[in-house]
Amino acid sequence: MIASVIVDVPAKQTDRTFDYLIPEHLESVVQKGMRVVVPFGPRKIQGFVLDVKESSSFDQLKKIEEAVDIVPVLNDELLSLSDWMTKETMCYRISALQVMLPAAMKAKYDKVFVPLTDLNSLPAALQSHFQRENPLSWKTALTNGLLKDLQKLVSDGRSELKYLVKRKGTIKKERIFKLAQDSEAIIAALSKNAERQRKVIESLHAEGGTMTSAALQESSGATAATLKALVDKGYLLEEHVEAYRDPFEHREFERTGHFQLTDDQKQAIEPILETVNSYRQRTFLLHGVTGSGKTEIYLQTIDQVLKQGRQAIMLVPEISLTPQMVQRFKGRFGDQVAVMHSGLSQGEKYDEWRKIHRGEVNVVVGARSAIFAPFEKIGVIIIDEEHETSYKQEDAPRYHARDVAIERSKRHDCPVILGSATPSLESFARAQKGNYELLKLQYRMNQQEMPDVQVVDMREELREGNRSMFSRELLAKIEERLEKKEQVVLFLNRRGHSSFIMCRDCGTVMQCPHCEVSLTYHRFKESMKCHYCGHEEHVPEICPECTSEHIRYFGTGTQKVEEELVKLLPQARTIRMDVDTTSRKGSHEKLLDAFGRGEADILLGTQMIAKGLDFPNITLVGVLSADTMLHLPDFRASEKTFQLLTQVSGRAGRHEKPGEVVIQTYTPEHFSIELAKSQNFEWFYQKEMVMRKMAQYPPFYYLSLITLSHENVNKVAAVCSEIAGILERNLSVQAIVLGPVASPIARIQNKYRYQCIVKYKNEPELKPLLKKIMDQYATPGKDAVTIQIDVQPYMMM
DNA sequence: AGCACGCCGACT
DNA sequence: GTCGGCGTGCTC
Repeated sequence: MIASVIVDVPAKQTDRTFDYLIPEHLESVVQKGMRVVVPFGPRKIQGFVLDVKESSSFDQLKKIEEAVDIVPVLNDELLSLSDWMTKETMCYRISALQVMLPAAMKAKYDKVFVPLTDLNSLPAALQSHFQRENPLSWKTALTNGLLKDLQKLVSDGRSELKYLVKRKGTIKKERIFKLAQDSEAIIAALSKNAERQRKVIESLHAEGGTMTSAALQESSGATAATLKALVDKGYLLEEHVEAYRDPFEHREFERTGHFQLTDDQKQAIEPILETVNSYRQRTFLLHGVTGSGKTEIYLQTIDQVLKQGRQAIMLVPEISLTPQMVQRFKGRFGDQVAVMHSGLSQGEKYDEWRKIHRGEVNVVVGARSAIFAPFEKIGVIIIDEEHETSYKQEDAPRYHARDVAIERSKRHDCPVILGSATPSLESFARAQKGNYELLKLQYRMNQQEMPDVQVVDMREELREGNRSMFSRELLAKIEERLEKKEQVVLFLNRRGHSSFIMCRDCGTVMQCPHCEVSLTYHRFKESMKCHYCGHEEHVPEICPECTSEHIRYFGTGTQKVEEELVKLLPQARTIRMDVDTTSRKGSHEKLLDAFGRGEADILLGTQMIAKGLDFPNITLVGVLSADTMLHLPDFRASEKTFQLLTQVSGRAGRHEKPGEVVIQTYTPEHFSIELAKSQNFEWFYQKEMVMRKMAQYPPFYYLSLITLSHENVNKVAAVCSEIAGILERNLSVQAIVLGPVASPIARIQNKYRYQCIVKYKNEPELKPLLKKIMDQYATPGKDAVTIQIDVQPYMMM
């Protein structure tokens, strides 16, 4: 039998299957969807079996080296989905396959030198190295300058270069102990003063005869030595079993039941349940204001799906995968839920994946990549906060989880629910056209009022001499809450201008020497860092341009706001949440918990606090500068601003106490700020659609972005205009080609970047044309420009 | 992506 | 005459 294998080499020339003989001892093992190790040229690499067949048109087949899996890791549906994704996003097949599995399952490679002769016959230098490390890794050989000598050994047959495929995903093993005999018999046999040992036996007996090593030691107070003594005497049996790393160990989830749905909710859930019950594909857009109870609709839909013996995928944006959200799902569905998000370690993610793969759970709650959960019978796919841009993967394969969800739902005959208080224009337009079915939740639960939103014009503040980043109004309201012992959330949108460093005399902004971006200030090291290439240097004492000593940090980082808060309101207890304070695992949760317990009055943070946060005592939300993202070079700037302001405002007054929101801005007249104030999505939608139509942007036009990069500016520019020419000539007159222009970030890691944007409505020839362009320009060569194509881009930097 | 093969310049 | 630079092409 012969296997068609996609090898682990993301390159144009290897983007096809290679055939391998299945050796006899693996005939009954190897199936499609499994990973195998195959010889490829002189090395050994991992690959995915796409097909098993009788014959091959190639007649010098090599044999599969070994099988990595004993059951397929990708089922037929996921294999065909990877094919779809390869075509849709124009990525390599291997990238599409790889992205479906947790990172821990990606192979690692190593090369080692194995001596084939007596070590004593080797030169002294090599001898000593081999004595320290045998086999000797390529890496140590390289760092110690031994490569030349070793390669000589290889060529005269005294050593061999071996290629290894290593697995990262380790399965956690746990030691368990069992009673080997009846507990009373053992106790009788123990010597009278073996107090510890007797306790061990009693503990085990009380727990039914089997316990993990950790639990046994804890309950009996025994040490590993005691246990070993008992094993040696034959009273205990020691075994190793597979175990899961449990990220929620030691946490109790209170089980909760259904809530009674409001009339509004009942009306919305009915068509969804009808679709679930009739096993049909349909996409719903659930548009519900913040606090209208979308989650309860998700939960009851999932419940119905589980009753049918099917499974559910629920996607939430990375940043809102909060403990509160997990709590709600674990509370309702208990250990039927797997959770997948970036806060987990590689091993933990692997364990969660295995639970799904083995069918031990029926619900997965996770970020973008959870859309590839290896379920067999999906009954519903839910995408919460549908408008979030984190559902689009920014590197290859550049897929959008929403598109993948719809594609999977077609293969499973099940509904997709897209939920949001502020749907993306694309989705809402599709709902208007009838491609999606629009469901509305117009009322907040418990008849809460929408929070009262005030917009403060910061220009006015400045004119009246207030140079602080807090308007007098906001400050007064914060003080009021402090008095009443209520809580405040302050939101700072730092994107756009993070804290850059500038000379106040000549205006020079410190820039990365390799990238066309300004460096950001990191206080703990007194250093400046580049976001894009990682370049780091000390903050200069004097300006490199004019030697002035007046160097200042600009932009309002959360740290700066915190410092000002301390000055203005020394009595307030503040928790700051940003990348600096939440980078450690679990710290996000700890900070939120602390705030929930009322250990602080003010929660100050960036993006990450915009969502999910739901504490009863929050009665004031302040947005310090609403317009920082409004001026980004992005046609979605207004949409993002509106969404963000609406989301943030929704954090206030979700419970009995009424909420208030203060939005500070320098452009109060901008419609996305005005309409966020009244939380009027539909008006915003109408207005923004007019703008998009005029500017010929989505949802009226589709976009494709082609980005080229190379060290030589002239060369990128030339190739880019060549490509623009090809596009112009081959597309219909309705298509619009923008560019070539320099990318908004014109240089990254010393490579200049140019781009072209194609706007189009119906261009069946575009995909094949882009594919051709890819093939032509992705041809490797010393001086080749790098080409990148993003179909339906979200980031155009 | 690696890696081998092969063709030209700078040395023993 | 050989060593080694990197451009070219192949990997079942």
